[in-house]
Amino acid sequence: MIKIILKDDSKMEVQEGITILEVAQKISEGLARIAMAGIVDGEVKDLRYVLNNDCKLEILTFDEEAGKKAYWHTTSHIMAQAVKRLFPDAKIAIGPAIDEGFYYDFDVEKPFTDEDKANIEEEMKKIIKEDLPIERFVLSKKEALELMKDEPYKVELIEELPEGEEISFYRQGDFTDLCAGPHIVSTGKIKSIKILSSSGAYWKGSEKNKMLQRIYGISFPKASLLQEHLDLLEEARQRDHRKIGKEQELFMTHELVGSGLPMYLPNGATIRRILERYIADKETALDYKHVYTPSLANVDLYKTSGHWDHYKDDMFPVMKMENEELVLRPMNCPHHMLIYKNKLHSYRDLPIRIGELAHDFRYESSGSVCGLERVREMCQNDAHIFVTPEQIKEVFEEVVKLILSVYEDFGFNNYTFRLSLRDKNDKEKYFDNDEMWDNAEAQLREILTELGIEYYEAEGEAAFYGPKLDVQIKTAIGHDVTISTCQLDFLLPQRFELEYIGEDGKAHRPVVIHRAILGTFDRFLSFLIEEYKGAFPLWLAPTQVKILPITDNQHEYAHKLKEEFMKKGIRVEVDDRNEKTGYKIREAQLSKVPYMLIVGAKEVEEETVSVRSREGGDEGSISKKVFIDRVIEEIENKKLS
RNA sequence: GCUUCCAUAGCUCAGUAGGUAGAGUGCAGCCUUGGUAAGGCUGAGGUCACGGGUUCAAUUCCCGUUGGAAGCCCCA
Repeated sequence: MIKIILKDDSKMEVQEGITILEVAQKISEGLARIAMAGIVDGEVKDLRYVLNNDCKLEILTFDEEAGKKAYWHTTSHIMAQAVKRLFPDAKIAIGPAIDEGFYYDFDVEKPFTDEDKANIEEEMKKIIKEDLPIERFVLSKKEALELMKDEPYKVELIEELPEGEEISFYRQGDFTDLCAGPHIVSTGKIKSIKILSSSGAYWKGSEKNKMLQRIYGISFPKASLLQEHLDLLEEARQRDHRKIGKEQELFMTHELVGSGLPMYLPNGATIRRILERYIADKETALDYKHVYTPSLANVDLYKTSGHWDHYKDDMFPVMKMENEELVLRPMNCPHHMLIYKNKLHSYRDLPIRIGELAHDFRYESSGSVCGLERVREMCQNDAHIFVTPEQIKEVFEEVVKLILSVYEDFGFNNYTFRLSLRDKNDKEKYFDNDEMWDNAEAQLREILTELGIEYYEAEGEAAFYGPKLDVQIKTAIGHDVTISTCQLDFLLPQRFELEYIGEDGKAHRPVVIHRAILGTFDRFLSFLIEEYKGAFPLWLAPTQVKILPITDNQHEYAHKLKEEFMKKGIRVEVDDRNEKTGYKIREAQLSKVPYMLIVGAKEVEEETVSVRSREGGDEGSISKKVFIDRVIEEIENKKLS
């Protein structure tokens, strides 16, 4: 027998195994704030979670977003309840469900220790065992303020709510929380919980506010699901680019060089060079013209561009020289504006595509630098495209297609398009000209719709000069970061008084499209490492072929092969150490070399190689020519493994 | 930058309740010449991140600096 709690807090009972339609009927009659159900073969097996506040029928499983959120949100209340029991002086702030789990923020005297967290987890388990029913009730604003008078953060939240509306609360035993819901029926429905971590977090996400203590946790209806989740987290840690970067000698850092300043080792540098050539060639084929511009610039350049006002906190401090002030550039847009301005352009010349692999410097806060993902000196795959207003659409489309074709070459699937818009209320951060912004944003939406690209919108993520289309990915450790970006800019052409001569013989102002396909080579490599888990496809692998002679007698042959391969542009190494073949194979396999060539007396005799591939294992002996042709063909086609 | 935590051999980590340290792996030498995921022996390697303080004595306790981790803030 399963109880369903109705909106008036009465309960109805249904038999396990009734059909969805029957449940729907009962619910619609009773206007329940229902329900989450386990459904097997069309029959309701377990109505586990009360969900909906506004009387709509929804039958969900834990796999569905809303069900998870309700489950985790309820667990966050249990955590708050546990904290209040153990730390009666703690003030509670907010405790939402997030993409993976939940957190709750507390204002406490001292940050939580590991021991505290263990105790909280134990107390949570007790609360679950108590199987407290969760009840919803509503109050007027006045009553709500009275009820929460000892919780200053709740008072602040209640005061922000509109006058005259009912304010909902949820109560479970000795704990009541201001909450819009939804929640599940009782604490006993939570099965497996785990406190994951804790850290400081600013109240309302503003560094101007007090730092509270946030505890993250997660819960599942089955212990095996929790274990699966923890295994996934562990798997993600295994492909962290910082870990693989060290193991495969891709890059290193040194405290004498400084934080956020990685050094590329030969293996990482090889991959980076391939990426540079790859994208530059692709751009050249689209009529991009590449330039070199200096990393140091007079600070007046950025005052002219407007960057100085919006960006100076993120720049390294000014270097005062004899009678000029120099800065390390945080971006190279202004340089490209000046290159455009170097001569007079006709509308016939447009679009003009100026590209550069440009080193830029940003003073990232010490807490946010991360391997190759966030660095203080980066190399951008940057370009600025100067277009007439009429060309915006076609050029934007060209850029989006380039992005998609590049992603196809790399075999990427897990990315999303984000339309990054300004925060209309933030006149500080964004260039203040509503008409320009509205126009640019409308144009971008139109283009995206026309291209049939799925995207989501994010306010407050634009550049100071205009809206952008960003490609977002999730890193191994869950950071949401931008890889590619394409931005529409009406401001810099104005700042630099850019012009072209139109068909009418008069001067017109071009529009600038900023774009970075690989974003920065640094972040892109960090993404590649995690995407491939260190097993780079052949065309990117630092060592493509490793030759493993079985005994000393094959060293000469092995080295001759190496030379031959090198002449063909294949990246090859010989492992001529005094070790057994099995040992060498194991090591080469663990270092993710795409091809191993085992050569013994037989191969020397027959001028063949015994091929072992990373994915396929032992493939037997073939002539060296056949192997070389195959490798070259796979490199040229950028074969993905 | 903020909150918390961390720093021991090239790497991954033990350890010292305050008396200057160990394993595995890697590296070097020797034996072994072995056919598709770890052969054996021997050896070298550490100012226990750096700078102060407390102490008879600090790698260990305290403070600071640098670097690192998680999250917050911020961003390619």
